[in-house]
Amino acid sequence: MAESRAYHHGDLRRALLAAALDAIREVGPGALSLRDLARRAGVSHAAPTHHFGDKAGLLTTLAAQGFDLLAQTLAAANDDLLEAGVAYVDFAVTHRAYFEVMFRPELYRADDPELLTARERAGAALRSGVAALPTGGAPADTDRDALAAWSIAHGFATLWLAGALPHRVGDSPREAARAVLRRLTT
Amino acid sequence: MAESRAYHHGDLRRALLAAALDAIREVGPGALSLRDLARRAGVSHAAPTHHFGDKAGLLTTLAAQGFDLLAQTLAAANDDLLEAGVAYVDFAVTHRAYFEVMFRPELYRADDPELLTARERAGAALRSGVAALPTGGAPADTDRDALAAWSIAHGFATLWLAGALPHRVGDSPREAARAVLRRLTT
DNA sequence: CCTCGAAACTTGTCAGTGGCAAGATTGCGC
DNA sequence: GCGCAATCTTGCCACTGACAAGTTTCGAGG
Repeated sequence: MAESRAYHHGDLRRALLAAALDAIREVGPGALSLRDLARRAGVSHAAPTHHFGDKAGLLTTLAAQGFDLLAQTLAAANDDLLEAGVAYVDFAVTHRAYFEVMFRPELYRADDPELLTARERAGAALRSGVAALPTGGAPADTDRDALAAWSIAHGFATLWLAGALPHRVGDSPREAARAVLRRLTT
Repeated sequence: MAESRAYHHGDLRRALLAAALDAIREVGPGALSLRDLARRAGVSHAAPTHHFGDKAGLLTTLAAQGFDLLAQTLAAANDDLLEAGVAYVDFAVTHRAYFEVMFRPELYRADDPELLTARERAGAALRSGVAALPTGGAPADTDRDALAAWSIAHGFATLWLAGALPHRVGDSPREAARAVLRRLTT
């Protein structure tokens, strides 16, 4: 794996981010420990500081990467609002670690420029899906419709991740989400 | 105020819960510190242990209280799904501290019996609102409709609390929520 | 009214954490 | 091959949650 040489790890920044994703999947973003990440990467406890400043710095990077990844995911479901919603939920489940960080702004620096642009990219991808919706003659309110679509997808994803949904929903987030999202798009 | 006598605070349990709600509003449930609560209540750092065992114990109590409060709130919007949704969002904003704990099961004991019954009470209140919906002749799928309604209300509330919504949504969660929720109920 | 057991609270301690400071090591531009 | 900056380490401090053991108070039963 080309790891573990003394001093100058070589790719510590990336290794720490990967370790962070693992750790977040295991214990959640709130219980993330920088020292644990350092141990996982085989470096001293203060090594992460040099690359990210502090914990919020590391999580800011993860959140920005997450928003970028989400933007790509949404763009792939080009202009099909239902599929975009399904993709949103699928993203939350598949990339749970990213998702859980992204919507916990108290854990990172929400005013970080890179993060803001990534966030805006994701928002634009969402709105473009809504704008393409057939309005059936009635005048559309894209802002409101986008907000409704975002809300229902985000709510479903959040409830799913929190384990708040009853068992009878099934174990396929994509299928369950599709059934629920259809209530909005038709 | 009947506070601050030596030993035998008299109402420490309640005082700690109140302090916890304050603290959560200030720093979030993740950053809650038992020792800080003890300081706020004017007792020693180990006093909370006696009443709640550990931090998860205290948060379990808060979560259960929160679900009870939510159940009452939803029941008050009797069988009007739109109003129930608005009430849900309003609850999240008004009782932010409760709401933020309730949907962070990793912070408390999700298998606590009292909590489970309170949670079920809230779920029943929600479904009753959905069951009362006029179906317009079509056969209803109450489970799916309830899930859709819950998702959109929960998603909007969560996004609002996370500060993820654009400014143009306005500053009244009730009005903004009503506009969005109408997209589902009509 | 008094006693004594249990409940309520305190003091002390330990391991773990984040963050800072100061030092050691290494690679890289010149 | 020299020096300097980037990278990483060691050491430290304050804070936290949890536990153990001791102290004070309450209140039930005599």
